[in-house]
Amino acid sequence: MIILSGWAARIRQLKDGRRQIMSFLLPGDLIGNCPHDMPVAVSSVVSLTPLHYCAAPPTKDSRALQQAFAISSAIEEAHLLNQITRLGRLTAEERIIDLFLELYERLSLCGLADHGQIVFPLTQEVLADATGLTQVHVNRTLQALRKQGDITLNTGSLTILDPGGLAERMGRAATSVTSLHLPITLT
Amino acid sequence: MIILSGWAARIRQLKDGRRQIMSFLLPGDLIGNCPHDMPVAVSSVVSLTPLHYCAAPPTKDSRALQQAFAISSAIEEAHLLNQITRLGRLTAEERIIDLFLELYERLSLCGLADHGQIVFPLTQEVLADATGLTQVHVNRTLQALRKQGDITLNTGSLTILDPGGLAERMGRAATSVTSLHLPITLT
DNA sequence: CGACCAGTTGAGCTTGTTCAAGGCATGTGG
DNA sequence: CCACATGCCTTGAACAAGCTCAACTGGTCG
Repeated sequence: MIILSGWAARIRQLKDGRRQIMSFLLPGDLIGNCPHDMPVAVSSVVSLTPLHYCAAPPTKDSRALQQAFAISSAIEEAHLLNQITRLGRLTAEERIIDLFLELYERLSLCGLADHGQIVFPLTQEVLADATGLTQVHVNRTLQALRKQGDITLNTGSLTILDPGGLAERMGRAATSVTSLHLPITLT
Repeated sequence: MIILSGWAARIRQLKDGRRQIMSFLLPGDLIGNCPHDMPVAVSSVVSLTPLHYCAAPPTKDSRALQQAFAISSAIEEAHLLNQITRLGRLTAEERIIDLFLELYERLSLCGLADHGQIVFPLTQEVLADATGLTQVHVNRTLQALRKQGDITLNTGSLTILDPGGLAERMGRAATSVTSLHLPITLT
């Protein structure tokens, strides 16, 4: 499957109700790409907005397509690694900025960003599940970011006022990865 | 490459010196498995003990081997997802227990565990980099676990006193994944 | 012996949590 | 049109988990 529009998330839910979002799935992302015969459900996918998707082309047809899938899953793994360092070693403020920058960069690659601005359908609770924080603390951290003039965020729209400067300030490492262009064109 | 003996870790280092361990590499694990043409360094690998490894057999030879590699990287991804929920939603004590259980289960599959006991070459500092805690807090948490009678840990050897019970107590989810046997035999 | 490395301990502090309440917008049924 | 529910955001105050800094212990190895 390939997502044409809308946002989804890979999520895991603990028995006592705690939830953790592994990664976000944005337009252009592949979902359920499973190159072996023993599928095991290790996380579930939930949609965060109305979603449009279609079946991905069969992989065996062309070598180029296989490459594309392989690269796609490498990028996905890079996102997981980013998420791990976010959760393990960044402060609340850094986690949120870093996540925002990642989402912004990913959407930019699909032409879905405009001067630091993107559509942003996430609630603070979802943000909390992604960053390993509580909803209350996400709220307070967002307020701080607004006060510092780093972002503008109101219903449905996020603006990162100086993406380059922020990325610089954070010493954001993995930017290079996102410059890999997927040779897949959305229809 | 495939690891024959010894431990290694996938690690990322931030500019200001903070470090985060993504995952541990144990005997039987593949390393640098990269099925596409555009390798990008997104984490580095460091050895934690003296290491023995050899070249993995070329993948194109057999369909079964391709399967094996695919399954191996699926398991690796499952480990990353485990790490994400550990860092995002578990407390210090839970993070350490959960990690210990994962290591124990993985070593068990290679026949490297014995009645809840495994060799354990990690320093508390490495443990801190893996769990997103400080070395000092890891120390205190380990003491608590010892006091509660959950583990025995002294130089080079970890014993989990009741692995089943602990796993139960933690509502450990992803156990099923580790029951996938890699059809690779170590030489 | 001295240096070094890993582990241990204490005291004070910061970050983020918990619990609980209230605000504001939207939608819905009477 | 009003009453009421619901979802999301906001706020406050008390609290706890984990951090920082700094010092000390004990083992190992040259």
